[in-house]
Amino acid sequence: MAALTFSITARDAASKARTGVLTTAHGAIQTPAFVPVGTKAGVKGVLPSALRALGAQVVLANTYHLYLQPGAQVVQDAGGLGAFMGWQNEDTTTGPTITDSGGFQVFSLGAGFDRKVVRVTEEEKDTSTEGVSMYDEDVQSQHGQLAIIDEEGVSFTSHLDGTLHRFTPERSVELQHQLGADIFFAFDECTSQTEPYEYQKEAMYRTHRWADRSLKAHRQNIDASRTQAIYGIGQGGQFPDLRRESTRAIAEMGFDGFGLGGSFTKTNGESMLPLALSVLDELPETMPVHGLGVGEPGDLLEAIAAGVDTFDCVAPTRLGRHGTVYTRRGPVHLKKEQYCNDFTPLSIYGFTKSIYSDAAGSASGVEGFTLAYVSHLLRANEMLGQIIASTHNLGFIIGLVDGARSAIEKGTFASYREDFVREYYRS
RNA sequence: GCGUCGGUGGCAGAGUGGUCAAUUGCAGGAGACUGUAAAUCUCCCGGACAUAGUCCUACGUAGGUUCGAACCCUACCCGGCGCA
Repeated sequence: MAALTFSITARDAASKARTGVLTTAHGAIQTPAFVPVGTKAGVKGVLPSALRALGAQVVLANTYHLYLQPGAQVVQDAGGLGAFMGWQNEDTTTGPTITDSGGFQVFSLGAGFDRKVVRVTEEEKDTSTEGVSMYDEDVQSQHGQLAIIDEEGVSFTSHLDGTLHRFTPERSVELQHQLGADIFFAFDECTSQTEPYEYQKEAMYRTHRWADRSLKAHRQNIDASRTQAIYGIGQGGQFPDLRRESTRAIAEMGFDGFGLGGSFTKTNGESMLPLALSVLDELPETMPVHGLGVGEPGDLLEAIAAGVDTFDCVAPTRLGRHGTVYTRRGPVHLKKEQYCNDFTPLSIYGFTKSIYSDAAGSASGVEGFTLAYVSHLLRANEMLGQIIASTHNLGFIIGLVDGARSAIEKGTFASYREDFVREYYRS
């Protein structure tokens, strides 16, 4: 039996949205599904039991972080990522997990800014030429780290202790085998949307070569291939021809699924998500698609309409920790003065009904708190405030995606999306 | 009562003749956050015009010295500590 099967169970008439079942070695995932991010094998501020209660079916962790701490061996010795973090299905068997390859860190560790970094002395600065970037002083003072990319892989210094490390596609796959997630990603280079065409092209081809090497490394491990599935990641940045070429190239390699790569954060108000979605017709229809880092509510619905099946994003927990909660009427920053005395229940703010079910709300323990109370906790720096906000946000996003799934099944996806977007982005 | 140290913006606490409307932290206000180096980051935070800039009032109170004082001198008020 294949490590992963995907069967489409319903299709939307007016869009490419579909529902399906992803069957992994640790259980089934009803799609579309939102995947909470627990980078270091822990979703920040939210217990697995609460995630489960909110309807989460699978969680995602990161290879780079777990490799540095506590080490992939520890996770393997624990019985794999799901067992290590106590992530369980309803029947208490270990649940499905995903790992990211560490490719995003190539971008976030500073490579996106300092691709061609060289250290230069004061005198050399004057004679340096274009194409050789200065070491970015802001990045240096903030992080003191850098990553350098070459054809074989990426060298980087640990953000924990400054030690030098190296990832190659083969190494990333090996580590992900040790981590043991049901689905993992090929090692890629995530680029910034601001990169020029030539660089995007160069990085894209390198990512394709790395994808090929990742896939080969995986197939060479027979045991792992039987239980773990690998997704290839398409890149191409903000350029239509590259994006299309990348999607096609990855599609032809024979991966178990496709990861929509890149950084979809808005740059100058522009997101390249629509473009990335527009070329998904290059994929076999039955190939499951994962939206990496797609989590903005409108983006989720847009991606679902384009046929994307799973998503992960740090936004719900990060925003929650930072004091912002999702509501049907848009995000609300609870630390604002105006919420100090607002005793509306958080879960139904501005509405008579929560986006997540009463059962999910009460089982996760997040229902019933007022804006004023959570606002106070956040202001007082009580961790419970962050816990409640993070849990609520995850419930909101999972509920939004679950709602889309039901709507697709019922044939009401178009109005579901329209209604939500109208309210959420009303201003 | 005597001695001594100290009184600075909401709080804590720098500054000790001009470069001070006054470093910094906290608190407060606003904003950001999309495969988590993020319980983080950015901006504002005496007043008035409300950006820049300009002006005004400010470093316990009242005087004084000086071209110029949060900073030096005198008195007073208040607080900590020590001795009675």
